[in-house]
Amino acid sequence: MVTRPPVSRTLLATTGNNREHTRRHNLSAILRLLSQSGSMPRSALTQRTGLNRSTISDLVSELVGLGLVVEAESVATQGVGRPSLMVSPADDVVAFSVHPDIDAITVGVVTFSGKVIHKIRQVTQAQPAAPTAADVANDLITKLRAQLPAGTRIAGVGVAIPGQVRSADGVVRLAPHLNWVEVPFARMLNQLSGLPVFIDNDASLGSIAERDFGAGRGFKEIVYLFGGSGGIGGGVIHDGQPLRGAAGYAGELGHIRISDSPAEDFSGLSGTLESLVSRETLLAALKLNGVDDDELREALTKDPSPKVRKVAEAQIDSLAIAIGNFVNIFNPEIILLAGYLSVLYAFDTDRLLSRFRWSSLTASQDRLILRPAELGANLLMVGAAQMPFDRVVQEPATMTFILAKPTRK
Amino acid sequence: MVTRPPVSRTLLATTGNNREHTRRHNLSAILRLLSQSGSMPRSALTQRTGLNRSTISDLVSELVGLGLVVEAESVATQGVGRPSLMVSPADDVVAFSVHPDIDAITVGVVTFSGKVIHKIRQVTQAQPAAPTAADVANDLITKLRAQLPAGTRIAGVGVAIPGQVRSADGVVRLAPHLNWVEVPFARMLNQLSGLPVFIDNDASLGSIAERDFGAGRGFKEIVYLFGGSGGIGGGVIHDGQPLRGAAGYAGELGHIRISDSPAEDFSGLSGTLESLVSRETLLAALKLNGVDDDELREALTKDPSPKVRKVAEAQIDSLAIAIGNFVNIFNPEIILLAGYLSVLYAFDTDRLLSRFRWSSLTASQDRLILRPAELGANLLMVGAAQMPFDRVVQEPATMTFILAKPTRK
DNA sequence: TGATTATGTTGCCCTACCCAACAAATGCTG
DNA sequence: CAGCATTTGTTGGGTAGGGCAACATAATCA
Repeated sequence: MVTRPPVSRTLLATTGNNREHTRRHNLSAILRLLSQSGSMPRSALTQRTGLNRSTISDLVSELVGLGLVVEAESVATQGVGRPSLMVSPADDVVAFSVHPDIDAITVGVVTFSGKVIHKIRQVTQAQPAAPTAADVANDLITKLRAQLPAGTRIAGVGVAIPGQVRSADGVVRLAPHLNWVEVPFARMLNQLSGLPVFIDNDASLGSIAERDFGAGRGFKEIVYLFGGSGGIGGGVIHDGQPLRGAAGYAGELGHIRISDSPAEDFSGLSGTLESLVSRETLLAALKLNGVDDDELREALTKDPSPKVRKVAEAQIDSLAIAIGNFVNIFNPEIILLAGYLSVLYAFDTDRLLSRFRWSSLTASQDRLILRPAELGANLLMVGAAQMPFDRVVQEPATMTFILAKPTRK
Repeated sequence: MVTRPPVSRTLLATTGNNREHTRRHNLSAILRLLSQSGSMPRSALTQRTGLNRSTISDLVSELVGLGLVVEAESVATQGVGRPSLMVSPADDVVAFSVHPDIDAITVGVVTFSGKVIHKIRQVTQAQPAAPTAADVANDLITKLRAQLPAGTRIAGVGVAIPGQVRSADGVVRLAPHLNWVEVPFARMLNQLSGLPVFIDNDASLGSIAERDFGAGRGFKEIVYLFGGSGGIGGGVIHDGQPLRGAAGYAGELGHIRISDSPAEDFSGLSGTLESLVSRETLLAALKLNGVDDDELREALTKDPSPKVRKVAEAQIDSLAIAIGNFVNIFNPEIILLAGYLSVLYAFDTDRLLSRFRWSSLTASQDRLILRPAELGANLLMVGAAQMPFDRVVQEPATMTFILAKPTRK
């Protein structure tokens, strides 16, 4: 089964609700709260959902019956009154995350509560062909699957792609970094693994991970910008939900044109944010190679020759213009800069802030927060796993899992 | 009472649903269908909502009891079987629309079914101060109110502002065109009229009107661009809902920076879409003054001297870049060009299309529709009225109306 | 140790939707 | 034109699921 990322949670406003909708909605609400918070006492569920104590009791016991959550007595008591029962997501429900990059494929195992419990990174030849990548990914999944305890249930596989993904069928339309064009990667990996495969753009998944587990917690209007060696990607959260657009390509924030400059980006567009703010250019100015973002940050603060400083400042100025545009367009509560962009942010925060203030409307800057993203290496693992888990959350009663190991009779 | 535009219809996904939610949701679903389609047979309601015949019967009779809809026997029969009863929105529920412009204030009366039944345009001095504008608007409302038949119920007043409006309290943060800064217009007009007042940006309301009654019908991902004498405004519909952002300022699409050009727009930002695509500039090149868009379109096609053509083409090229950016950002199904921008579109559609294709990612262009908006003079009247009507739709059972004329005892 | 407080549990109620059977109103066909 | 098929409105009963109130339980506090 090849499955697309879950559609918008909001039922069409013109569709009717019935009792079953209500029940499913309430079960989902509880699971959503739990998967984001790790675990909560029942009393908190009562407060957050606004439902009656007895209703929560009923709903939770249904979820316990489904094996999706576990109840335990509270350890730490927090006040007078009978202590509330602690409800936690089941830790034997997991998803695999896959991230194909330019010269390596990473596969991880993520629990329903958002913890990465295993991770393997397998180096490949540069720009592996899609079938090769699918093979490698499947091998890694098989290997990790063998290590899981019997009884572990698998929700599915989530794949983060550095490129554009059509959400309807999981086809990678274009991933310039990987040199993939029109690759039905979800179907390929599904046929190999036999697991449901979900797939989406890496930056979109990053924004979701930051919303649920990182610097975006509690915000409903988020603009997320990620700079990597493959360019600049973006993810937008609006009203708490990812902005997908008609076919899933929304959020290509790196490809917006902000200048008349003829410099071109990976996709052949000129004057774009991605063409003006480039990790490679800065590395070249620094005469560095193969460093990670931490090393780059250090190199930059240690030895900012006038020439290097000029390059970095020009990039900061371009970034500021783009951020100004996004503020005018989205009026977000918070803007998160990840990867290479957080290096630029740290290098001269004041310059970035002041330049940005010149290029957006003042009203939209009210209470705007601009800060680096929080999640590091496991960002994409967590983000990609949210796709299969989202299906669990949305249809807890009818969801079927695949066992990590076949049951014996 | 001063009221903000309705918040997102999607209940927080972590809030519980109960019976009352379900009922309200279903009543809303029916009203929403009716207010968009004018009227529908009961059988269509059954199909569209997915609810049972008997449930629809029950819901409709509750709405009839509330005086929000009317049932009548179908006139035209459309096939075998017992003819279905026609359900229509009540025509004695109305809202006032107010549109303050640079030298005139327009007030209209709009029925729940979306028809503009009265409209007055009162010329004022240029850039009237806000209290003056509120006075004039209130006078016009009083005049129109006197003409309404007794028993007419008023849902409220919707105001369309050419500027940024804070949705939390209806304060106009900045309307450069009117020279208003930090004006609590909703409160002012509420105190004068005694009616609930809703207020929002004009282009956002335009996008909503086009979605419900114009070229955007049936689409869920819409980018709307409006060019007027006061610059360029934008409205974005995502997943069927307007993009508001943190405080309501989202969608300032005219102020995005796409060029290094030093030309400035009304808000003092340089190189923005609005600074490069300007009705005034083209009028100056044509040596025209005080013409409307139709006359401008005609003048342009009739006599395109090389000089004029060059100006228009430069503007088209800039517009194409901006559209490319919006396609990359939003991946919309449809882009609607309204006002002056539809003149540019008509002038050289091919140029606009081909230039635009160079400046966005190919995947995002799949099945993209670019076309002029449909609604003309009544656009803002209809759009603004949707704000008070939205409240009716959202809480049909508890909504209270104000009678056009006080009842005698 | 008893009072207070907060939470879990249980049985009952009520509402809103579904369903099935029937009635009504139309078109089609012989 | 009568009878049949088809679709829709109507009615009465069924049911699921959330609310409620009373009671039980387990903690803090005086």
